[in-house]
Amino acid sequence: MRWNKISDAVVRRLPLYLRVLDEITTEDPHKSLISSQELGDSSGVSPALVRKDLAWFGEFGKQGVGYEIGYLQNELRHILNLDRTVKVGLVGVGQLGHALARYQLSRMKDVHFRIMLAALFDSDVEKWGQDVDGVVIRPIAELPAVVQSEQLEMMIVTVPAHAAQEVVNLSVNAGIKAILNFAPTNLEVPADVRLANADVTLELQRLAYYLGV
Amino acid sequence: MRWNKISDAVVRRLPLYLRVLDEITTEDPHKSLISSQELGDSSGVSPALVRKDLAWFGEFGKQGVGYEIGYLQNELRHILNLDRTVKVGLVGVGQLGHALARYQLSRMKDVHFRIMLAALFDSDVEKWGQDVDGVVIRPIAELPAVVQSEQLEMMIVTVPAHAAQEVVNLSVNAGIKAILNFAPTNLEVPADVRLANADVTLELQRLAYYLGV
DNA sequence: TAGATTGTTAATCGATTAACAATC
DNA sequence: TAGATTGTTAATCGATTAACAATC
Repeated sequence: MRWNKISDAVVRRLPLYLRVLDEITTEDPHKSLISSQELGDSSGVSPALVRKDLAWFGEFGKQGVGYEIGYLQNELRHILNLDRTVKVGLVGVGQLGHALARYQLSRMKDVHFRIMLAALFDSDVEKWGQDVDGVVIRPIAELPAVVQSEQLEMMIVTVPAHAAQEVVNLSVNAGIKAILNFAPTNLEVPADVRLANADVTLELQRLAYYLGV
Repeated sequence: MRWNKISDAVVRRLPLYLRVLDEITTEDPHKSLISSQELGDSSGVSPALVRKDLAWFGEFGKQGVGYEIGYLQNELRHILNLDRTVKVGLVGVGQLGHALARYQLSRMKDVHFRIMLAALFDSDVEKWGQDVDGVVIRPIAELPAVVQSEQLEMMIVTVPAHAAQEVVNLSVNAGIKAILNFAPTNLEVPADVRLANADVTLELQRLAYYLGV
């Protein structure tokens, strides 16, 4: 890590800021400055927190003026490693995995989106060799070799719950350092691997709490 | 809300606990007791926090003994409103929406899963009347009427970013109190409506932060 | 009874907000 | 210069952990 001990809460907001800046450069290319107030309003964060978040990484603004949009954009992309192509794999090309794969691949038309889905894996013999928008589906046994040869850095896991830990172990041993998990199960990873859970069922269940009786 | 001021952080962990209990009753039906230690280990939460979370809602355990699994399961289901059927709609039956719809519908075979996808909406004339595993796709214009007639309580939003706020407004005006949003945009909702964001792109971007240079 | 484990209080830790001097 | 807005420190708020009396 290039900056020490930045909290997860801070990192989670950076892509939000970047998205707002990207929207502005598209919709209003003439606009060159933005205040923490405006950036906060557009991303749902308080102005004070916007300034504090950005200040962890440097002095990007000018007092009395605000932040230069293009400059801040570049800085945020650099901080998030999005100023280079990041290659990601996906394991489990079922209903959900297939849709996520196509969704990711469709987003790559976007100039700003530098996360590239470069490999698909599945355990089903029938699927091996099949093609999803130009990316071929391979056996899970090939995962370690492909992580190396394709230089994959992240893995999306959309296998059934009972298979997820095994797939994660395989990925971690192959050198993967960031995993996005959609399987409805609690996974163990070493401390140096980042795991993000995106279990839709869990989200719906917690939302149900807020419904009336 | 039936309990006052329970924090979001607490609510977020309850479905985790419930999932662990459901797994245990399936895999080892003879087991009848569980300690906060064990429940914590299985859900990735410290034992002290497990006890504190549960204590907000009542005294569910016995000192020196632990928690009775079946009883705790029932209590958690009740707290989460999962002891009744909760009906949910989905707007935007594109690639991702279609997959999520089928995924949700497939999960309803599960006895414990009481969240029922009961309506689909799309703006595309071509899709109206089409059927996804038994649920028909309707025009978005019909959303308010269907929310009433079908008693929908939650809405899953999988429309493009530029259409999301409008769909959310329509849903909120129709009485929806909980929204799961997959569109990559910041949405405004009234204070009494719960909004959960599940933007895959944002998750991948924040994970990219943790990759080396 | 002795051992185990809860429910709860106090201590700690961390994140957000408020406030303002610096300065463009 | 006067007004605006940053970067930063101090104050506040909230969540987690530690510790232990209560008690099964």
